[in-house]
Amino acid sequence: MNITERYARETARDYALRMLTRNIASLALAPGTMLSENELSSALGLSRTPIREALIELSKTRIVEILPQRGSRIALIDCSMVDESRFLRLVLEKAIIELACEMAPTLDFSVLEANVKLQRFYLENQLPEKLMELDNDFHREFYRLTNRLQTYRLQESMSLHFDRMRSLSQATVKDNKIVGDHEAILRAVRAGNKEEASMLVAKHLSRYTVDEKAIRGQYTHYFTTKNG
Amino acid sequence: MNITERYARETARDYALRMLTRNIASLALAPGTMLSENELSSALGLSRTPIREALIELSKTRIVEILPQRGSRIALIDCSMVDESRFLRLVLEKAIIELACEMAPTLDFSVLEANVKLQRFYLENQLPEKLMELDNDFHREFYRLTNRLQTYRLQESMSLHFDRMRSLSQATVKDNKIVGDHEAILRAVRAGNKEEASMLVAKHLSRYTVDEKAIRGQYTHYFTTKNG
DNA sequence: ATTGACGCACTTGTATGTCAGTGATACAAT
DNA sequence: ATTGTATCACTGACATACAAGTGCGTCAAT
Repeated sequence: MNITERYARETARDYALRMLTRNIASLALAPGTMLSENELSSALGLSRTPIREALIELSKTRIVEILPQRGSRIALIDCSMVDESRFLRLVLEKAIIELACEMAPTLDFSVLEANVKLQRFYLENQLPEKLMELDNDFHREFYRLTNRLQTYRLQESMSLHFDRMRSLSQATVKDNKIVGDHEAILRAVRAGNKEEASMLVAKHLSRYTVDEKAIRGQYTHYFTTKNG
Repeated sequence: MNITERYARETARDYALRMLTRNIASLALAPGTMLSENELSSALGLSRTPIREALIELSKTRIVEILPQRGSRIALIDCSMVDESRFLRLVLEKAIIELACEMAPTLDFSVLEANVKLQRFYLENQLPEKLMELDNDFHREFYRLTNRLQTYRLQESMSLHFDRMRSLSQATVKDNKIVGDHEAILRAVRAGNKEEASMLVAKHLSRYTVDEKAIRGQYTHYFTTKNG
């Protein structure tokens, strides 16, 4: 498990959650790994209380399983959960984009304009980690503009399921297409063109698709056997 | 605050959550009410730990505000949150129904068939609380059939915001129309008629609309002043 | 070799203790 | 009257202590 420093004024719970989330997404905590509140406590230098609260939160989205009196573990990858997180993202993102189209005349797109300009810059200057951050910011900004940040958080809470698949696939998305997508989406929304924007979002998100079958064949032990 | 018995084998945390949720929805815990882990502990006969965990969960959806070192309180009604919970439900329910239409040939509708029959029965025999339960079951069943139960839980977690508005409006929905809606929706889904089903769902959910302006005027002190 | 009782080491669930931050209040200084 | 300040009661954040359930290994009985 990969542990970094706690931020200033970060609560113990947030810190625990941040560490767990990162390590689950990167697979440093592999699917199926047994955890224990005690182990994690000493590993992170906290007491059981904030660890426990973080685990409870992660168990809400079924990325962690808490087995009473037996232990906790990183859930095996459940393809139906991966599907569901992708479904949730696609459905919500389309709805938000369409809403943004309707509200376009009243919205301030300056943050988004600046964002895509920076994306273009970091694309040309090859800073993929910065680019990924801007990618996330870009999408979240639409939720913010349409006053649907809570919806964003719910969607985000399920994203770990898909993130793990991405980590396994070592997918190197064609970043140049990503930035182009973003620019096109922003243009369509500004123009209030619902159908176009919605279609572009669907196309954009489809770029993140991974070859589930292949991955599943290669990492059988990371997957649940129940359902597909 | 209205307190009932703890179920057998119900964990302290689930019990606390159940009591809090019910009392928030019914407004027995009015918007703006200050809580404290200590008070709730003695009121429910539990220690602070499970209370705290329940409050943390409720704070995730912003129905409870935890103010560090100051106290917790039932959030005032925030119209933007009410909007968002309604938005979330409409968007997701439409997507689920459309998905169900696509999957219709492979689905087993027997549970839904039995459900609507019972609804008709309880409608004629005037048992509104039974009817409400069946109403919830009806909608959840579509999530279950399409393998999207996690999505249902996320949507449900936001529903308290809208539930409080309904409690304030003392809305007596025309139950006969509700049951008719359900029957029509089920028919459309079985026929795989996406557009029809989607439209019916939208119409159905619109029946639960409340007169926000009027309620807000009558219960000013229950509402936040920030944004509308 | 098989089976079943039992203890032990470990887990999470719950209870309680400790601490630092907050804001209301009383009161002194002006 | 106003303002600065010290105090104090209370809070949630976090740490620790205790309880109770689980399952595995041991080992005796057969």
